[in-house]
Amino acid sequence: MIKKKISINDIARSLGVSKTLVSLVINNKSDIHGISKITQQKVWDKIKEMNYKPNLMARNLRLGRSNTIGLIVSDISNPFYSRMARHIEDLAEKKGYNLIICSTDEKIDKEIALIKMLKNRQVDGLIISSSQKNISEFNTLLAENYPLVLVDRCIPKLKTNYVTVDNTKGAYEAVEHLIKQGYERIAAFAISPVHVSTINDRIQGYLKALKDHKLNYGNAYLREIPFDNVKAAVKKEFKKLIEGKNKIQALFAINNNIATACMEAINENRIKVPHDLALVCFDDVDLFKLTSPTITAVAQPIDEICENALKFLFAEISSKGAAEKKKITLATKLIIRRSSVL
Amino acid sequence: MIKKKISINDIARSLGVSKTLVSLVINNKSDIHGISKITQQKVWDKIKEMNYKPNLMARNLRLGRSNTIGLIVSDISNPFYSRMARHIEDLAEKKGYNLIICSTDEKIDKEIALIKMLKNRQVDGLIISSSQKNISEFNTLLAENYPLVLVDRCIPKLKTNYVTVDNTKGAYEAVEHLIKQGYERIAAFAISPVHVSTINDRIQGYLKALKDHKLNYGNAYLREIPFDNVKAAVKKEFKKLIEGKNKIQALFAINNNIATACMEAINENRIKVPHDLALVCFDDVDLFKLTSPTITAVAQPIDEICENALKFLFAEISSKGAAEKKKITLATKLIIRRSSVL
DNA sequence: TAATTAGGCTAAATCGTTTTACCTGTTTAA
DNA sequence: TTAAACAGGTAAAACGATTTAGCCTAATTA
Repeated sequence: MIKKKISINDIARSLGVSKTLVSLVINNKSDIHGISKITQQKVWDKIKEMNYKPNLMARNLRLGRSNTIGLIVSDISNPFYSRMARHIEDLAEKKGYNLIICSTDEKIDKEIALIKMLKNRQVDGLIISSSQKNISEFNTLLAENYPLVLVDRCIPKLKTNYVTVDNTKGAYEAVEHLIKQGYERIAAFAISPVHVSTINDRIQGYLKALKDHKLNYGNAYLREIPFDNVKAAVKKEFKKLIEGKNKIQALFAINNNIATACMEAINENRIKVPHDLALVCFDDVDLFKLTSPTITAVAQPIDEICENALKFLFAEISSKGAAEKKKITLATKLIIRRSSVL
Repeated sequence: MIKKKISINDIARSLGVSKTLVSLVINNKSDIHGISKITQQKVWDKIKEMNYKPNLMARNLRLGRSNTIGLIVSDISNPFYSRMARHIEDLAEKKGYNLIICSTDEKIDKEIALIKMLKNRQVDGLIISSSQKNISEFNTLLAENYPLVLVDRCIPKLKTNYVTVDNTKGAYEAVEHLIKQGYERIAAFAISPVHVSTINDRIQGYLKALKDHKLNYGNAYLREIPFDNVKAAVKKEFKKLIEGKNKIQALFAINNNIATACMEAINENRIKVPHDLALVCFDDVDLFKLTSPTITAVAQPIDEICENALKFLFAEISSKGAAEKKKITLATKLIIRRSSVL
């Protein structure tokens, strides 16, 4: 239990003035309203003396805002998202906003429940990396002009603000890099749910790179790994793919989690990288510099993603009525680590 | 800008009843107050029909709570803390609480500012991994009976709830492990600020292990790395330590960030692990399974830390008046990776 | 001298809830 | 027959701020 805090009324009473006056002073509106300098000073002194802090819940109720931003991702402990969260936190803090972070585990129902919950909490805006394919919940948000920015993942047909990277191109470049080193049978480990735009785009990039370079096996080496069972599933599929006469020569991991699982599989099967198998992945993680096997990775510009996302979000928050929707697609960068490919 | 939402008044008006009644129904107090089943059903129907959601800011203002927990750590993008955050998020959600996560960058002023901010926001409790040595801010919290649990790091002389691991013992075991493998000149890279209990305890564990095993060079090989410049500082010190006739044979990294920097330094200097140098560290990170050099690590029971922290915190939140302060120290586990030590 | 203006301040409404205390009929018990 | 009990509700205060509209006095202007 918490002790009773002092309120604006206590300040007003103890100075023998109205709380209107105190409020005006606090909000730097006293000059406009012609409160004398002397009184202003008295108020500030008393505030300091009594160590008064405005109750933000009360203020926000009145003002209809919360100075809070909701961030919804699939898993905050994924390094990609935790780095994002950190940067968003820093940028938001500069404007006096805090962050409520929520993880969905790719569960659509949970995502919808979280969106509703954050709306009830009156968060002033949402930044979401959505697992959704159904857009009805988002259409509700849009109809309400609720400030919203989708990051990382796009939802086709949904007209809102987007900050993404060129996943198709990033994947294309990674796979093309493998092909140019002479690898031919290149497998890809995607992750379910596949309808997620980033995953799908990366798959398309992979397939296009194969096709453009006359590797005509289509999706014969494409595997889909369930989100909630990455390690086991990767290991099982991996084992199958490295056997037989059509065994694979290279592997494209569609995100950092899959990549980690692939590396474990490689080590457990005592595969030599890059001699027996080459490895590239989407997402770069600091520690990928140090892994064995090493891994060539598609790095995403996390800082830029966050900066744009907040720029878009604050534009929405401060605009009355429907704001123009913005979209930016940032470039990825292929980080080539020599020993991961021949 | 956001459309006006419908309120409890709208429901009441459109049913021709008082908002008291609606409120009672919503909060499942209608039976106690003898509201007829028929009326209850009418209220629920109307709520559904109008898609009414209570405004949580208003409710919380009235109730003097926020259903929010503040989590303060040095850096949420550190995998140790992001895993903690994720687990706390899950546990808190089950009780209807959300998490506001804040990073301090080890800056004491920032930490104090964040505590104050979270209090103003009326968060119902705080979980802090504190960089503080000054306890005055915390004494204020205690005096107010503000629900508080310190995790990870202790603050000597501060009587509050703690959930920590046995850092001294963890470090001792790691260093002893090195010694038993025959290493003698073992350096340690600590991180500033050193007054932080975890760091200090680990240093003590390191020193004690040396002493207990008759390695009498004291802190000659102990280095302190500034928090905000880990990589460069580690590399610089590392270079010095691996030269000359007293060059070190093993290295104890005091946390995962330092460990990562050490591995980079090792690779850049083409040091062979464990032949030229052995490496152990405090904190285990998933990817440490895969790094080259490999690293033997002291793993912390993150899930258990979180579970205890929330148990303590909710006990405080639900207790009226001063609650008994609790403390638990969990055991660490040394994860031995064979090739990191001889 | 009367009217206007300006300076300095305040009362009360409002945001959307919860909760306390009370109201009005009807039924039951004595 | 009357008081008590009960069923089914409501009005209004409270939470702690912001903001609108105006009040009062003294000074300035015509």
